[in-house]
Amino acid sequence: MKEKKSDRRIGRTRRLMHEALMALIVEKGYEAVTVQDILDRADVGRSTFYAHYRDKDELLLSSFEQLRSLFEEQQQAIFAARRTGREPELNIVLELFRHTGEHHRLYKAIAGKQSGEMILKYLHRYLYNLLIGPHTEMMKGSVAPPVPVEVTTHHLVSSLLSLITWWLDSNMPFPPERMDEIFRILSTPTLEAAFGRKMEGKNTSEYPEGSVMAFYSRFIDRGCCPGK
Amino acid sequence: MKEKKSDRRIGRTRRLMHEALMALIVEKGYEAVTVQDILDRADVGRSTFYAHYRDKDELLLSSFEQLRSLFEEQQQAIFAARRTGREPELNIVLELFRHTGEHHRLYKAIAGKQSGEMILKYLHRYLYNLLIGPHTEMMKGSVAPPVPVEVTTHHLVSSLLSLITWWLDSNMPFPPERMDEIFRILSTPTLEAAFGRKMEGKNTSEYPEGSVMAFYSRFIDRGCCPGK
DNA sequence: TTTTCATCATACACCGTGTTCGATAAAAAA
DNA sequence: TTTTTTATCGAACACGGTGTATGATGAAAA
Repeated sequence: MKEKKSDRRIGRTRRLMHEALMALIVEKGYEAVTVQDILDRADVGRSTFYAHYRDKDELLLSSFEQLRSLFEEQQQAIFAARRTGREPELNIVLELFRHTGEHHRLYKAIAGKQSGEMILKYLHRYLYNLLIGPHTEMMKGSVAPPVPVEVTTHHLVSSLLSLITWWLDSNMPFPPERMDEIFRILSTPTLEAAFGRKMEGKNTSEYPEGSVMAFYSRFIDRGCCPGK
Repeated sequence: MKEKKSDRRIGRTRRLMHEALMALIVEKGYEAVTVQDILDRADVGRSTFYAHYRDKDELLLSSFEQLRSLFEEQQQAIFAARRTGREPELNIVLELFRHTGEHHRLYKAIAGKQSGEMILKYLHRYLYNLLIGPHTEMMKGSVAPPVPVEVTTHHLVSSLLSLITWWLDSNMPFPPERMDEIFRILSTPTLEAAFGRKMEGKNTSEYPEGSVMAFYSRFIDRGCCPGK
């Protein structure tokens, strides 16, 4: 564990530039924001900007990375608590909506309609890679799946992202719990159909409201921890 | 009917610029293409370009509009033939995949990963507005739909577009018929769930493979013709 | 043939980008 | 505290793309 306590000015400057970028995205959309705008808004010298980031994209990416690692830390903590005590079952989708809602100002700038497609493509790739493995594993049972795994995974990720962006752009008219429910209503039957109705019935033969999420909860256990 | 036969040079120049743009999108992606690139590739004077289009976006839009009106004409023709003789049932999704496949070079440039998000947003809005009415109509039956109409429609359009772009970006590994089948497998159960399983059973109580499409076929009848 | 007008080349002002460099001052180290 | 380090500043710069204006040219239409 390395504690890197560097110059206070660095954090201050970066914070100013991040805040400026977010405000500007909300105002005029990511594409329309120029580095010059950020400089003026943050009241930072031109050379200072390029001392920290190569360009606009890298600044936005770094904002997103902060959020992502924050989310992963939280999931890590929840998972750890679940190991010891008996916490409620982990619901990754619900947690995602909660996390998005908690930082909705930032996410609205980063992933809303106003933002560029860059982050969304990045997110799509991220989630796709997270899910393609487990999905393939689940496919093992059926010899001739009705729909190829890649298509199903791509479809599922697109659905989730489209729901999240819709939620943000509509100023979150429903609580995260309702969004999680909507996602389940829309996706569970699709998953069952795509996997040839061979969804692993680990404890129940029917598919009660927790079944899909139970799968994703198990996936998080495997996919999240060995990495660290 | 006005036959506007204007200067032959106009069509020639426009065609050159369109071809140049398409080729360049395939090569380096829409965002990276500059007006200067188009000028060089098409071997057209700078002022000539601006005499036809305001900017890069307008050129791309006009390409897309050509394709869209071509598609609508074809649907119009099919519908007319269906009125008189007994043609097979109209399947708008299948037709869409066929049309996309027939002009896959153009669509790959326009709607593939290489392209900007502009056209996709445009398409999304177009399809959403096409579907939101009929969906609302279908909702009439259920007092408390499990999922709001706007969300369902948004979700369905996102699914279709994500399938189409996946198909294009993957170099169309399946024929349109298979893609239509995949779309049906993925979407039919979702629609049934979203509409509270009150899908209009007009002639059958079960929902055979044609049921969703039967609905969209009826929708096309109403939505496409009164406009002209 | 005459007229029309699409095209062309050139020139231009404007703006955003990304880099360089020496001076300044704030923070960290001594 | 003094000294050292270094993040920041501001100005200048070259580069490239944008969109406009203009007069000449020549191809198409009348």
